[in-house]
Amino acid sequence: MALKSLKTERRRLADDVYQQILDAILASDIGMDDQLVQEKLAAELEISRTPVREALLRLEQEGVLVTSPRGGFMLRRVSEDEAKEIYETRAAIEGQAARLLAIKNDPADHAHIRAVIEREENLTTHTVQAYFAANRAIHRVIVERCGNRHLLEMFDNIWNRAVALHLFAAIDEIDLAESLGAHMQLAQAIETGDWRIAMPAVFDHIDDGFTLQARALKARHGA
Amino acid sequence: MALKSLKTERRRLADDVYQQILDAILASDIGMDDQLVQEKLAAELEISRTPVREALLRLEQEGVLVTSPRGGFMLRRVSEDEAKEIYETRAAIEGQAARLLAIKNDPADHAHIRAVIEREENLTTHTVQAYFAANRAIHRVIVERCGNRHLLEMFDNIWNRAVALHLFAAIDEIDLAESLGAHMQLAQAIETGDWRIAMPAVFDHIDDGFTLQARALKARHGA
DNA sequence: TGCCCGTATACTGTATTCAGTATCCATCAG
DNA sequence: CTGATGGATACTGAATACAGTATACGGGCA
Repeated sequence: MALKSLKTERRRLADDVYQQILDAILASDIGMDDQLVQEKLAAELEISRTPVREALLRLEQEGVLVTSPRGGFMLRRVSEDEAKEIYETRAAIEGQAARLLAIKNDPADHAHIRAVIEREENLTTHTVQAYFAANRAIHRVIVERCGNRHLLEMFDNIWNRAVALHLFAAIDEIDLAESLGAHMQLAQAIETGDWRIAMPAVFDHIDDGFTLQARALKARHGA
Repeated sequence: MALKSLKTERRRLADDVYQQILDAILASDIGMDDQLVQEKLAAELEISRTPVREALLRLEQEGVLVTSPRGGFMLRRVSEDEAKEIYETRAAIEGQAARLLAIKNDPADHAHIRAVIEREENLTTHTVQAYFAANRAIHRVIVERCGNRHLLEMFDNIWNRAVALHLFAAIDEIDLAESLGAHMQLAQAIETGDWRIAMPAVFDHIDDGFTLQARALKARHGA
């Protein structure tokens, strides 16, 4: 007996729809003014409305979409205040992850994180999306490595909101490149093994990110 | 024209079901070994299966329920490791809330929080459930007052998981009473206006809570 | 011309129906 | 007596059908 268990873990169509919508938002296939109608999406995907509805509801529950007054769902617009809140929440999650990592102080973690940073910092394509993916990967690996699944779930949750809000789309490419290089300092802070150093390092880093963000939002608003 | 807008914000049956199930779990009407079957619940509530399904799916997505191998949903069982993870996640959220409050340093917040602590610490009924409600109320007001809605959502999310896992049911009543009195120190730490004091205070407090929890889990496991 | 009202339309929420799949049990062969 | 096998059962996921409600538009009246 050497057969692979191909347990097809209970496919649920709604999950695919969920992911596709999220991807479409990230790729800007779904813009700020588009309204998502259950019937239309169902037709497009050639499935029934039920799983589409489930996915939309979930995205609404997660704060990505809102119900439009004239029917359908739309991307939720975000004020600068709310952007700040999202960054604060990220700081909560990622700061704690850094703290836990510092306390664990496991060289294997350090090496892994460094490796990911080095890999992701070498972008081949210099688009905003590429930057975003790299940045996310780096931040995610920190939370992943701290070994707390609940924390990781929260991380994905809050980042999905940020993505959907197109929070990053407005930032200038030059700022991005500059910002991407700052991650190794984070790794160093974690490697001190002192959470009183690691945690504030994350706070500061995310704060810098927010400053960029706020500037971008203002610029766009001014335009 | 002075008519109150009684806009009945789009009732959704699934939301009611969601809340009812959660309440039933908290009240131990739904126990560890019960399996929740869509059809049965729908019959009980005298509605169709669709909204029931939606509620169950949402509870699964939030980590409260799992699909049972022999069909239906069940409460998710939690290992001690996972209990630790939940407490760590709480620390992330509530620690950040305390930090933000310390930085804001608004006397109105301080007064409000003190008031809630004083009110909730005076339990009239000394059941485990009463303790739980009071404890939750106190912790929640801290997050509420920091003014970050996303953080508050995360708070509710993680506490719902804990509730559903009956994480608190096992703790001894005596420990609870002792633990409940410790909250005013938290308020004091926040009122220093120094987040380097407020945040660790929360960490320690939650750590103490986990110690109680771990002891209770062990005792139960031993029994 | 501007406002109000009725009707049409569009979209959602809920119910019902259909189909597939995994588990459990009873029966039969070794 | 044990283990496999076939079928019944139970439950879910998806599709379809139904009904209600809010918005938008166009016509009538001041």
